[in-house]
Amino acid sequence: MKLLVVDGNSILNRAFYGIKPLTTKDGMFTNAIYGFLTMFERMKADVQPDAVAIAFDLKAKTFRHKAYDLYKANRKGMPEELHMQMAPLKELLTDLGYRLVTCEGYEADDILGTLSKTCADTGNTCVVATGDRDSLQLVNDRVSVRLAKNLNGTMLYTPEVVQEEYGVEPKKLIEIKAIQGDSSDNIPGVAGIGPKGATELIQKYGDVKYIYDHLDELDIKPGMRAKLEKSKDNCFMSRMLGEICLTAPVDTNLDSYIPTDGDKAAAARLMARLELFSLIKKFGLELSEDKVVEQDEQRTFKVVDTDGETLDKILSENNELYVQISFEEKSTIPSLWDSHGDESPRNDSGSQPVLAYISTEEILYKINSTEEINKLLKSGKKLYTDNSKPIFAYCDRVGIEVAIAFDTALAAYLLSPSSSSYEPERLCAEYSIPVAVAESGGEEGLGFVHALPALCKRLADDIHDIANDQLLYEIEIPLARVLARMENLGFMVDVEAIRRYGEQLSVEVDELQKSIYEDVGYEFNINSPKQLAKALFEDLNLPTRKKTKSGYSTNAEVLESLLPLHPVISKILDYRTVAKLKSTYCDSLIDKVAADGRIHSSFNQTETRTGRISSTEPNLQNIPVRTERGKEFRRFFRAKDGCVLVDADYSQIELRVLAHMAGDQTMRKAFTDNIDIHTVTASEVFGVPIDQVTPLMRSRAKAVNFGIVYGIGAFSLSKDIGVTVREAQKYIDKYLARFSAIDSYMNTTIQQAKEDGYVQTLLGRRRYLPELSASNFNTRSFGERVARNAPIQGTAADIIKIAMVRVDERLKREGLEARLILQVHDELIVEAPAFESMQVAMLLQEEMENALSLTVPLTAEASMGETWYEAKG
DNA sequence: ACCGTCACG
DNA sequence: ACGTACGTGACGGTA
Repeated sequence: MKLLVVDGNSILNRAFYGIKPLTTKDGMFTNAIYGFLTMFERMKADVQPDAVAIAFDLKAKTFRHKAYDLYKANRKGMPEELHMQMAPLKELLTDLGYRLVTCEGYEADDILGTLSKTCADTGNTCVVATGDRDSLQLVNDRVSVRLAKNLNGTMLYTPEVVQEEYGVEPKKLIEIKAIQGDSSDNIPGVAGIGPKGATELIQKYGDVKYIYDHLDELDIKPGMRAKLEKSKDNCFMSRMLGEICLTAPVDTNLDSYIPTDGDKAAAARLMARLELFSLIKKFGLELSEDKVVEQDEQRTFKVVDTDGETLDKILSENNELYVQISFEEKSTIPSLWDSHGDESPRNDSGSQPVLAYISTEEILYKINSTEEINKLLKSGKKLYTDNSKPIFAYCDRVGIEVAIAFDTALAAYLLSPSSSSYEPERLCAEYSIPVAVAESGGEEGLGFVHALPALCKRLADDIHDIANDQLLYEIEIPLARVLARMENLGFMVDVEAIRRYGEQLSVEVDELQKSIYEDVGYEFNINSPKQLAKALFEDLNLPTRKKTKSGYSTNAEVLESLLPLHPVISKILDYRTVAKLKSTYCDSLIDKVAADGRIHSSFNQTETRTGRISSTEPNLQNIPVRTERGKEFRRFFRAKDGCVLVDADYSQIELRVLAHMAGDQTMRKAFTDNIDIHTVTASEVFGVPIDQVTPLMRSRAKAVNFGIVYGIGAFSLSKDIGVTVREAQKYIDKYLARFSAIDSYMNTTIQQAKEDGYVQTLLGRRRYLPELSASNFNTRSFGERVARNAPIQGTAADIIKIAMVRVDERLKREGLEARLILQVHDELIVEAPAFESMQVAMLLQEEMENALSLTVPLTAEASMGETWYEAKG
């Protein structure tokens, strides 16, 4: 029989300190639980044990030695964020069918020792899972140790491995530690002798007792002998403290550790309450619909196929309907441009609705026909749904004016923008919505659809409680419609021109590649950071600059510093640029062109933690612009015949938002007077009049302004502008002195965030920051930077969203054909018939500038052209 | 699935 | 003493 013994406290500690903070919406920390179970599951898979024991310490006990308590007392106590995770973890492990072992007066270590010894004595084998090297002393022919390094890596220690690494057999590690000591455990050892000396002594003489018994006879240098003599008592005490007890009074009947069935449903329920949904999958559990919330009686509902008559009746009796609609997975019309014969990207012809449900108290109505679904959508009834964008998209395509009153995903996103999913399954579990089961059974997942009314009610209440009504009903839900229309419309591209450009780049890549091979002396994969690092730092002997987790960094910053040292460097930099342009912006973009000759990106509204939208498949928000060669791509994005692109972008929206929120007079005046903000900043920071600001001063001030928005640090600023850290710090200090309102605003914001647990935008959009209460310095610092940045970035996001909704409405109201086709965070692009272009440019600028009234003016500039290249400023 | 890299605001 | 600016998405390589 093979027993896996887990050092619960040690693994929990590893998990807690190794994983960034993770909390539920109401602030319960869960990172250690998540990490523990992830590591545990992996170890179990590796070890394949027949039985499992999980050992935990009991609190503050005395044993072994009177001095022991004193030593332990010096250790730092468990932080509250970790402590609060103990009980639920233990409950989970028990529910999963594992046996926990604790022992009055003994530590987890001793339980590991005792159980491993029992295994060895009875001819069984044992694997000890721990994060603590102390347990290595337990290793023998029948006992191995799996040392946890990180989330998914362990190192297996057998007697051979221990011998190899420490130069002694496992048992002797106790002797080494007795001399060497262990400051983290408050084990003194022999003062002045470290790991090297201790190992040498033990290799030579075997153990501590022998050394002291023969101290005078042994061939030991006088200095070391003196140290040994002086610390004799400490050494023997350390010997005792360091030896793991093998006789703790725990149940040594190995059969009793064979896992039981436990209560898997309870485990899944608890995981759901902890919002650890990925674990449910990882452990092969299911959130069965009837057990998401404990109930006294099983509630059920009927599923009824609906004919036209029933639907009419439902429509006539209800003004509000709770609906879920599914659409065809993909359109199967092949793209004109697709040479591989694959299916075309979605959106080109649009998917059809195939199935809809309407949820009422006792009945879930099922609608199978497109005609009936159309009738539902056209009814003008207020629809409450789980995902409005596809509905808006379909209705836009077929010309139905649909009324969406609620979207659970958008509501849940506002309540908790850091979640990874907003599926009804998750939300029901998270918000403790009771879920009934279909009477007929076998209809998986319908319980969550049936629960829509309760879920909507709960989310609406929560949204109201945090005063996010305006955000949800006036911004996000209307925006979903705008985004759906943008997706439907797409952006026209000149696919042949992209292809030609791609061929050009291809030639360039080949030439550079050849030349690099010649310089390096052999062929290798330049795209592989690993192989490139070998070529540069081993074979060409260039100096290394920075390390990454897996080797030496070869990023652009490093390469630029190596430029003067070797001619191949500039070729590699060029290669990188060109290869990137080709793979990301030629090949994949061509792939995404639909049959209508346009690219239909998807705009995700629940992805970012700040409130911005994101764009995928392809991402149209990162089309190159900063270099001329990259900017060329914007020539391929064009308006259709007879149309132009009208492009408008905000000027310095984030700094304007900051000036408003902080109420800084100097900065506000700069914007009111319409003076270049970076010049004003330079003038303040460098203490010179506006007209004496040099370009260098302005560019440095610009970097400082960026830094302020991001949560500045002197180190990064210095790197960015190439001055010493000291100099950079001087700029920051001067900035905060001259713009003192910004200084105090930032401090207040962080203070408030620590009290509330979240920051918010001008419109009340929240971001929760569990990082702020982390004990880890880096994590906490990150939380503080986010606290500075999120309200600014988020408010800017709110503003442009308002503008988008209004622009869309106004285009319609004024009967224009022009349509919004793209948003790039501070920029909007409209495709407009040429004759409408002036009117559209005016309207666009007006709506953007008036989206929100601040104490500083918002300015937007519009320009136009046939291509994106020409239309952008 | 994760990392390193690099494109954008 | 720490490690080093916010927010994204996509690619190619590696495990």
